[in-house]
Amino acid sequence: MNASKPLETAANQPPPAALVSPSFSPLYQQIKGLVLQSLQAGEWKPGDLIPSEFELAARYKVSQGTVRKAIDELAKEHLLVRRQGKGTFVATHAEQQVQFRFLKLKPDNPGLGQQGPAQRHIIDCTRLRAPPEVARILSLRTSDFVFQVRRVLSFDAVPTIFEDIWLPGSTFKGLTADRLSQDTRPMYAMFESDFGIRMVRAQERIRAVLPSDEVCDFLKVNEKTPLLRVERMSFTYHDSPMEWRIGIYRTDTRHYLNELS
Amino acid sequence: MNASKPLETAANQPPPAALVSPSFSPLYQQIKGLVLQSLQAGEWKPGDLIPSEFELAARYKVSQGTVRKAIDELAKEHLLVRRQGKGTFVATHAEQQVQFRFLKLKPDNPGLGQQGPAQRHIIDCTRLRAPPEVARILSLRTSDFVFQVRRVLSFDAVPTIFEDIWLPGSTFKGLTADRLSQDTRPMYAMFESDFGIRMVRAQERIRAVLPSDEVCDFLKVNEKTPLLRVERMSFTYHDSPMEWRIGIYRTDTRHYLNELS
DNA sequence: CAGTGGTCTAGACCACACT
DNA sequence: GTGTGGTCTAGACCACTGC
Repeated sequence: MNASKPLETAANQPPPAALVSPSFSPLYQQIKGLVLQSLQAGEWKPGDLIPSEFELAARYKVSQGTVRKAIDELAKEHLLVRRQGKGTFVATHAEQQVQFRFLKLKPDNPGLGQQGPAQRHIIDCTRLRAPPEVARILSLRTSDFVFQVRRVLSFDAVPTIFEDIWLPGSTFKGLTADRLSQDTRPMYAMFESDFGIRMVRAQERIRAVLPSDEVCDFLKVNEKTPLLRVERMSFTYHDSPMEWRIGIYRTDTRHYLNELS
Repeated sequence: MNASKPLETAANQPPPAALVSPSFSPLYQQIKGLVLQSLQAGEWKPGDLIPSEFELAARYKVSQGTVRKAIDELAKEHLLVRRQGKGTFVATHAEQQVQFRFLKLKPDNPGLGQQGPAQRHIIDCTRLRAPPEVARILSLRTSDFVFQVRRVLSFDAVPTIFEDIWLPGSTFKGLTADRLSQDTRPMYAMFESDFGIRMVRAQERIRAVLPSDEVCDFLKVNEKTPLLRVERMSFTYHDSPMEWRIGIYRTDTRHYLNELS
């Protein structure tokens, strides 16, 4: 069986006509797409148990092995989490295990100051029309509203990270400084439960900079202290840009750790 | 069949006795280990075609699917490269495609200054006894010799990266500044062909720093220019540390790019 | 055309978690 | 024990490469 087989799904989706010869899409990729659709549509929410491999195989009229390969890929992309004996779950940023998946700043000496939860201080949360640069980056119009959140993260009471975060106003309706301050969970965990937005992938561009006066103040450093400027684009399902974030990191007792393979 | 089945290999390796119950190693992991051994032993060298999946299945007395899964993992770790219709090859740093796999500094504007081959200038290449820190990091004794290579990389004639590289003397016997200068290939490609060392994995720790006088001179920047300090540990097969490298990067027209997933 | 990797299936059995 | 994911097998067929 190949791509020319009409995939009779629960939703009875006709296959794209152009799949026959020039572009060829393996069955498991098509299954992967369907599972992704269900994830995006919220049929299964972060933390949920999804149907077993055999159930999905029956639903999509393919063998269990094919479903397995689709789920394998989604698990490697951290969209799903497999647990032997229990089932397969929708990944979430709320788990202790993956709490800081996107935060690569690690203590130089892991023995002492723990990677424990940082203290968070929200500076402000403003709703405004998207500045041109923000609009371009988030694929919005300049007439659209956005939220700008600024905050400081401290480790062991040392202010270490200043962040300037931009979010689309339409999907984060109702976001306020109060809500951000009072919620004790990681920010991305709140995004999942309160706004149905799950950050799936991100890209960081890093440079060395000197601090602005404002940053000097927030991080308690002088204007000659070199700092890391980490610009992060975060994406949700289907590579939709959902967040733009500028982080300014102190690196005197911590460093940005990256694994190359 | 499980881990208790003695794996009768070409080399007739007895299985570790402790594999029976407490630790359980799937067959394909054992196959992966055997293939890795062959890679490390140099039975197949970088660029070589390795035996087909069916041949390996016959050699190791397992099914093709099991070999396939082992090779799948090695391919995902970039140790092997699969080419449909041709076969599976030992990965190499000499290919155009993966030339700069470990260099994450990208131009801000990819349209103009190409990611083309950087101009390289070797400052010096010295053989000396390992300083304590270097010895510790490379798992050597302070009585062991090491090579220290210093060089500058320029893009479009702009000096951009200063590197201070430390290598174990015993495995890089005969390394000289001349050889490094005259070889036009990437450094890691030369390591493969001339010293049989393939860098497989690396880890980078990044901070922001101000330049030393020496670096000011090499990179033509003033002492107030913030720079990226990228400390890289490179490993060969079986996670043996093989290189310690301090890179100082200018980030005024380029940035360090990192994908998070 | 033959040979290689890539996909898909069906069925068996193992390891793990829960009840 | 039952149900889940995890491993392994054997065989079929497809897609790509090069002779």
